[in-house]
Amino acid sequence: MFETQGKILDTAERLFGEHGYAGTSLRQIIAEAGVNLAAIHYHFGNKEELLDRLVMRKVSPVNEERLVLLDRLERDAGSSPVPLDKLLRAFLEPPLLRIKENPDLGRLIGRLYGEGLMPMIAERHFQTVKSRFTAAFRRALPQLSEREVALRLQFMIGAMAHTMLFACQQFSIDANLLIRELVAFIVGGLGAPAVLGENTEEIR
Amino acid sequence: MFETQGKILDTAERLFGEHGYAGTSLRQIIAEAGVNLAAIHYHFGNKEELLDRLVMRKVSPVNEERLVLLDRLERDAGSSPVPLDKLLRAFLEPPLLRIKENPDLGRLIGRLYGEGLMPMIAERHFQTVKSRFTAAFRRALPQLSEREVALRLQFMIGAMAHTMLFACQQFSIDANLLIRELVAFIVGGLGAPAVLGENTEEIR
DNA sequence: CAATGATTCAAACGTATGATTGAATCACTC
DNA sequence: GAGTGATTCAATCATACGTTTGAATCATTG
Repeated sequence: MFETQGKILDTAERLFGEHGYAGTSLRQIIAEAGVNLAAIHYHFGNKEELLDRLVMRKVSPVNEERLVLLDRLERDAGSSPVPLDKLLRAFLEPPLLRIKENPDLGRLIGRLYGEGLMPMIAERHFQTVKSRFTAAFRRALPQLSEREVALRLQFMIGAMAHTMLFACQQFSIDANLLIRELVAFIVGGLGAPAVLGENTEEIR
Repeated sequence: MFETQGKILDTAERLFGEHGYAGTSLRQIIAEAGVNLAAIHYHFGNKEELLDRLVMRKVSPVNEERLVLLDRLERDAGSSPVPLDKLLRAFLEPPLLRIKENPDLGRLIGRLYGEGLMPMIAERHFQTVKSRFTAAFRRALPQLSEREVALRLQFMIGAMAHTMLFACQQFSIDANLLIRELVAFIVGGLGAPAVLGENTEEIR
């Protein structure tokens, strides 16, 4: 019943990941999916909505799992902040463990960041994850100013996105080891001593 | 004399940065540059060579400066490894300080990573920078295995590329502060304790 | 000023793009 | 098994793409 939709979504996910959103034509998708061109517009409306459905289908479960893990961590931690490394695992494991079995997803997410489409998507679907984790990271990093936390979280996103795009294909490494390595790197980075003084934040 | 070439290069640099390589058409470029469509093919041959000339023009000086700085650091260090933070500044400052005055360049480089075009370009033009800095990083991080250094350098590239794409526009922050912050983050990340044992490198 | 080579121009090339149409086919209910 | 709504199909839409062409224009030299 959903076979056509599924074939389109699977193929588009792979091709968007391989060649980017702008670099993939609907005709490439229908050719490899073995469906008719009109099927895309019948089921999804247009190319942009196809991307949106694609992301929703794969990223929503990731974010839901992140929030479940965060809930549990915050419950266990009580009134004290959640430890940084646990916070990071809750954020990184849901996507990275999936990529182990589905590298297409990683390439897709990495590409979306690279094509600048992620902020648009994140604003639509990631609001809760973003605010909850930002708050948790701020609590876990009390020595850093709000701006400094925000900056370093951007660095973290960059390392993560780039890893999703390249690292899995370049390195023949187990996903669990990759996660441990990435967590170690980011814990080291986020936990580095503060650089910006409170008053240098708004220097320009 | 080179006015047309220059206008094309400047406009293409900006548009490639804003919408990506695949997302930018030659007609957009000539419209905003105010030149004729054929001028692109007359001066550059085709779209791909235009990109190549673009990158060469802006990234070559960056890499030359990186190598000069590395030469100086290695000379000063004598037989001991160059300290990690100095190494990082030599790698990060040449591009990031330029971006302060030319944000287009940052977006372009960030996009090229995101579109997966950077490996192709790097293979053509970055060979020396890559091997020299990789060797220097390995000396500066003797506690890490070769594979672990390579992995963490990928994380570093990700943080840097993502910063070039987004951070400069999202944060109204001075470039020098941004560099200090990014260096602190990456020093912390690269210098984190080893995670992979020597024998777990080839686990699969 | 004539001539020559470099550059620019409008126009068109063939192909590809995202989107739309209406008929054909399918799955299912009454 | 006729009727009905959901789905698929081939065909086509208008537009945009990268590229090519040959004439027009410019700048420079003899």
